[in-house]
Amino acid sequence: MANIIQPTDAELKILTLLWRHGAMSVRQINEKLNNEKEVGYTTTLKIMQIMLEKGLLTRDTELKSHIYSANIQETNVKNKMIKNLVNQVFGGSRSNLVMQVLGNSNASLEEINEIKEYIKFLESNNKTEE
Amino acid sequence: MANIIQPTDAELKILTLLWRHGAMSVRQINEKLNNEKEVGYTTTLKIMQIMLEKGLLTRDTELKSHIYSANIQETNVKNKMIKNLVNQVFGGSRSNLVMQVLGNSNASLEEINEIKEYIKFLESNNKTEE
DNA sequence: TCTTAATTACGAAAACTTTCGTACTGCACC
DNA sequence: GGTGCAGTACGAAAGTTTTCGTAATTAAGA
Repeated sequence: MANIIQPTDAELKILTLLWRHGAMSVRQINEKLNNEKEVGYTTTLKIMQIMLEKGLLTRDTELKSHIYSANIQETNVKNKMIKNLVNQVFGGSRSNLVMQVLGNSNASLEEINEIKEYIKFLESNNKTEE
Repeated sequence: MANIIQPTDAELKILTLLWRHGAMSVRQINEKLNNEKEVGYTTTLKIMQIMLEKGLLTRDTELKSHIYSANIQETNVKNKMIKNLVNQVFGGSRSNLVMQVLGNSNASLEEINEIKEYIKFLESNNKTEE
């Protein structure tokens, strides 16, 4: 299994857009980024070129305007980030993280119910697999 | 409520040691850091001086060797980090984060049970409060 | 008091990320 | 073919964090 690189903040924003909306040109990415905060076009271009070098993106250079795609799985990156957080401040315990999340900032009933449902689902799956 | 600063990686490691073991000198912190990865003594000192400036630490200068303490609550920092992660990659949904945590890397039965217990506890508390 | 050892203070280099200016390229249109 | 426009390539500046060298300070012991 390839070692997942932890993307930088700027990289993560770009990856998120590509995961959500699919392949895009630098221009398109830049426009979406600018909805949140103004960023120069060449800044976005540069970051994406670096990401290409690192293997985080691939691109199609058929057209004049190159089309970039994420080359790293959303799930893998998220898991890596969770793992880092858990190791950094929850002593490696995932349930500690979960309890901290649920414990404060008044988790809503809806959220709790959603999680309960999900646990039920997990449990029914486990039974059949083991 | 004061705005919690997101500590840098190096700062977080130091805070974690202080939370876990209580007040310590730079020398002691540095030794513990070196269990993981070699870091120069003055590097640790410098980081801790910066943290003092930022208000992340306090110190007692009675003795020649100053004794530092965390000046920021563990819970607050953790919550801030969770909030950042949720906003960055889980579209602001805490339950998405939780489900991702539970969903992979084979959450153990123990972990799941622990979380179920905790949810029960939360629910019994909510009922009395609302 | 002098020397030594441990510590603190501080500036600056190194490393990493983000930002942007400028030059270059290719293409469409006149 | 020349001009303008949109895009890419690339180096370097700016910003941030981490690292460390060196000087100043303090305390203890000879």
